[in-house]
Amino acid sequence: MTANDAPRPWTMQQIAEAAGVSATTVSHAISGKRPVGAETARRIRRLIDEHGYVPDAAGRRLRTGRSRMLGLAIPDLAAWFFARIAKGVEEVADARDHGLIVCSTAGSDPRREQRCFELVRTRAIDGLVYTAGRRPADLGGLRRIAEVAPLVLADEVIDGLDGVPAIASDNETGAAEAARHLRALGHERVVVLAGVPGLRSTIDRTAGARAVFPHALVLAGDFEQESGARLTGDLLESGTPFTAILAQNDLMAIGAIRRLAEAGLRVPEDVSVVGFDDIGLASFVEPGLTTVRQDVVEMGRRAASVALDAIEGAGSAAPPAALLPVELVVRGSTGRARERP
Amino acid sequence: MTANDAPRPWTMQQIAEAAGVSATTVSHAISGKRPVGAETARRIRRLIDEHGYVPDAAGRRLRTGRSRMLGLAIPDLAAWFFARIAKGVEEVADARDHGLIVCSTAGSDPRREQRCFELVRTRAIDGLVYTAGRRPADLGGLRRIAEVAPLVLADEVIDGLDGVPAIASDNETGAAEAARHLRALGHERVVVLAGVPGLRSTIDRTAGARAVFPHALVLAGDFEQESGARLTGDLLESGTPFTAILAQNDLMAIGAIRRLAEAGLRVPEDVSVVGFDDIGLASFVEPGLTTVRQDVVEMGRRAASVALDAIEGAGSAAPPAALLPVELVVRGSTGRARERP
DNA sequence: CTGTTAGCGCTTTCAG
DNA sequence: CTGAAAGCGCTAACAG
Repeated sequence: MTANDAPRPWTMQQIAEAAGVSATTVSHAISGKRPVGAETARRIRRLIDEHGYVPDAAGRRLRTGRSRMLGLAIPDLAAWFFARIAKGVEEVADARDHGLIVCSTAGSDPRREQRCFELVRTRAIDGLVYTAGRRPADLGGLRRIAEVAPLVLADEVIDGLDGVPAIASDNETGAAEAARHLRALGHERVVVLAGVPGLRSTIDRTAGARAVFPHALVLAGDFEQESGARLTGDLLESGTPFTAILAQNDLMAIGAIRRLAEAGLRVPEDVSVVGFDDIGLASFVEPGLTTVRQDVVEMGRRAASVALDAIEGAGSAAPPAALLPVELVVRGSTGRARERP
Repeated sequence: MTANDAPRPWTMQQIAEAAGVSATTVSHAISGKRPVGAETARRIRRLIDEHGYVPDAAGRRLRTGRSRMLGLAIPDLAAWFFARIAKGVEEVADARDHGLIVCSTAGSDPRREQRCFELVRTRAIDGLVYTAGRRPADLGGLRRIAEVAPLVLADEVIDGLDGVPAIASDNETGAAEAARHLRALGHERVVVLAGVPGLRSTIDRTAGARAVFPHALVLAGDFEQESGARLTGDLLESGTPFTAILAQNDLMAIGAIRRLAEAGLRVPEDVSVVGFDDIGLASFVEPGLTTVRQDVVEMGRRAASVALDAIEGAGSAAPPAALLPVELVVRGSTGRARERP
């Protein structure tokens, strides 16, 4: 199938001629925006079905100014977390009759971020759901986008973007709940394995932990399994006493558990470990990972919903960007603290 | 951010006026398709940068007939396997300066499939990468799409689509290799947990297994963990003797292992289990899952590559849709067969 | 209930 | 090296 042998699809004009009416009438027969004679409508309908005619998207967009496409900027389509956001966004976009254009901001190349922004400026998309994986490289660019088209942040709230709606989980409460769970088990010496520095999720989860353990040691990681392992290794070498680890996501928690096992420490008998997210893996590792579950797909859905509301002009009043509730899921990786750390 | 307060972006005409030239010249200054005076070009360039001007996608598409968008039809964005295909496709599309429009065919609703096809007919996309999750609901529709735009199948080969390139793993060889591995361990009574009936991957993996164990019992599943567990349960209840399970993907293998454990059977001492895919989970379960690894991201890359070649008209000679090699990864879930089954 | 006209923003002849 | 003009396919005013 080479590109040039493609027969051109029928145009609205051609349908109109075949039906013996003007393109205007065909247009209205399709949109229903003004009455069309029953018999005429029938004739048009028949021709449309027969040829599988669908109005050309570019022509439509040029005229109406709307592409009926929603954009999604996301760090990594293959990551458990981001893939679920994408799923939620796709679901709602489709339900509300919009297509989804996905743009990856993978890695640290700022040019990829620019490509996402370009989708707005070329008017390929009517709005953008933006999920940050690191601190946004180009805050000014993001701000300019928000002036031109509906922008919604998903998962990560970004400071300095006033009036930009953000959909996120209640990270602080979740982390605090996890911390209280540990305290109830008698833990005093808790170490926090934090996520990417500067991200609001990291900041909020740290705040939640600190609300319960004000003097907890906080080590900066990056939400990857490897960093959980590395930080735990450092911790063990340092000789710092601790009985529990509060990891800011499940991958880091799993990395920590692996490193602890290598050091001959048992979970939860010697050290309790808590994660965050409740990824599929969490219930598969041995022991099952106690974690804070967030509804990631729902986050995607909400974000898309807010974006589409704005696109459709419904949102004069900015929606109350409420935080999504999270839920502590207790499994086997947490237990009573040892008496003597 | 309501939709109506958006200031319209500059048009090429406006850039032209500001530069004191015609739109034609601006167009050529951007595309480089004909020489532009050095000084003029500089002036234009400056204005473009200053305003962050990017040519409107719909205007361009209407004129050139190309949207510079690639479509991807996929069953579930959040599934490990499909998410990786999406990642590969996105990577290549981006590298070759195309956007990616994702369209989910989730569930069995045939209308969603139609929406994917519509992307072609509205000319929103220049080509489509299609990944089937079940037997395609509308083969005729797919065939018609192939006549109109470059179509490439990824992962699942579909019969009856002559001349449509397909990128897939070498399922038969992989399954045969897994089977030989079991035979080398002394297994004779092997049960195959097959995937979705009718899919070529299922058929080919079954053929690979049968090449080594011609009389193996084959039970039809659906590639989901639950079906692996259910089929294994049935198997145990039936009293059929067996020493090894050849699951056609890792999720089913994991379901099987769980069910075996519930029945008090040890893996691999009592029963050996092999999967297919090498999903992340495979190395996390206990024992580690012996499986056939496929390079799913690469599959996505290749599919996108072939589609873009066709779009750009390079592909007069259809590419040799070679099968991607797979690799047996031996972990702890396989061992020597018990003497007396 | 229907048609005519104009023009969205761009690229591409064709003409200098 | 540059411009004028045409037109891609559609919809929305403005007539009837």
